[in-house]
Amino acid sequence: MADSDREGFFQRVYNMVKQVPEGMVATYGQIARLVGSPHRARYVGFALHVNPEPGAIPCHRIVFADGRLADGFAFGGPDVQRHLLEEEGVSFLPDGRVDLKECRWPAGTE
DNA sequence: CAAGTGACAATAA
DNA sequence: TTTATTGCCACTT
Repeated sequence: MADSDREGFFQRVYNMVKQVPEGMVATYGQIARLVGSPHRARYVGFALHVNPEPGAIPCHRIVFADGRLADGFAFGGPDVQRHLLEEEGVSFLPDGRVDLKECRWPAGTE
């Protein structure tokens, strides 16, 4: 496994996203920060865009820093993504945003 | 080798 | 408050 993270920044992002439990969401910036650099947020999303392991990589659990869903992609529409998150138990605000204050995965200590 | 690109984030107006 | 612009850094061509 140590060899796996040598594949690149992408593999590292995938590894993080896979660790996100159901019913929780992580932000691009948060993932970027966890992998070691807070400024690679753009590339975090790009990693999911490649999505080499569909099903194993819950892209729908990754949202904007505001809790907003991806506006231009969202594998079918933010509408679908919201549905998937609700299915997992993620809370949503009336604004259409994820309840980051409750469902944010890197909950403080991590 | 150099330039371009990209599911964002933060700051300015 | 929302919209526009800039910066960021790995990866592609």
